[in-house]
Amino acid sequence: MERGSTAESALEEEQLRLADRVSRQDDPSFSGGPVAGVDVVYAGDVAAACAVVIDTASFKTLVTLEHVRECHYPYVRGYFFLREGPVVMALLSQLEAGVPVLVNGNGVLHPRRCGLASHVGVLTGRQTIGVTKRLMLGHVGPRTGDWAPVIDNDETIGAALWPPGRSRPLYVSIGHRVSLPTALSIVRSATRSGLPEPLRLAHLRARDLLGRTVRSGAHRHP
DNA sequence: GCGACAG
DNA sequence: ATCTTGTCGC
Repeated sequence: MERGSTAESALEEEQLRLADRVSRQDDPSFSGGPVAGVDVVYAGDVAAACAVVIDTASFKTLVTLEHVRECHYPYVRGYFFLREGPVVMALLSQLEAGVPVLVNGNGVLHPRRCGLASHVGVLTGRQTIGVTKRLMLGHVGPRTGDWAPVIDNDETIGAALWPPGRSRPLYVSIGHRVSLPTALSIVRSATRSGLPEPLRLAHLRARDLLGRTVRSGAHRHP
């Protein structure tokens, strides 16, 4: 996509429309239980994705879902949905309803308040939370305990969260149908050390899936 | 022009 | 994200 192209502005308008539909309130409230995470890894044009659901009481894996497809969009900052959206949507269509989903990417912590997590949240109607390792936008406000607000233009668009066993913070934001305080407690409840367990496991499983797929040649077109 | 700010 | 060996630290 070229900067200033009509395709880009059309997508920006779409993002603004979707941002209007994002719910930043708890619906329903979180009281423990299962939490899902999705991650995608690539080898050229092949995208391998995995979703893992864990029980936050026992940290045991309840469900693992896999999906492989080709991806022809490059990663463009601010338009992550174009690259990773379709494969994430395919995974979520197989996932049971009612489970909050952690997404590797931002929610409303985005120039148009519509990062990948919010985008797929609105399109699927699911509760989603954005989690990243690097800050895309805004500045980190004063820290209280294990977290600090991320602020852009006087608006709190997310939070920096320092989980146990990790020196650098994670950046958590509302995806859809969740408040920021609840998003933080969901991430905390799914994290033992470092990354949230559903995302860590989804990454491992996706890497494994990609290896199996490339070795078998199953992704090639006859 | 330079630097940076998801994966 | 991905390309890549050994290495420092909790």
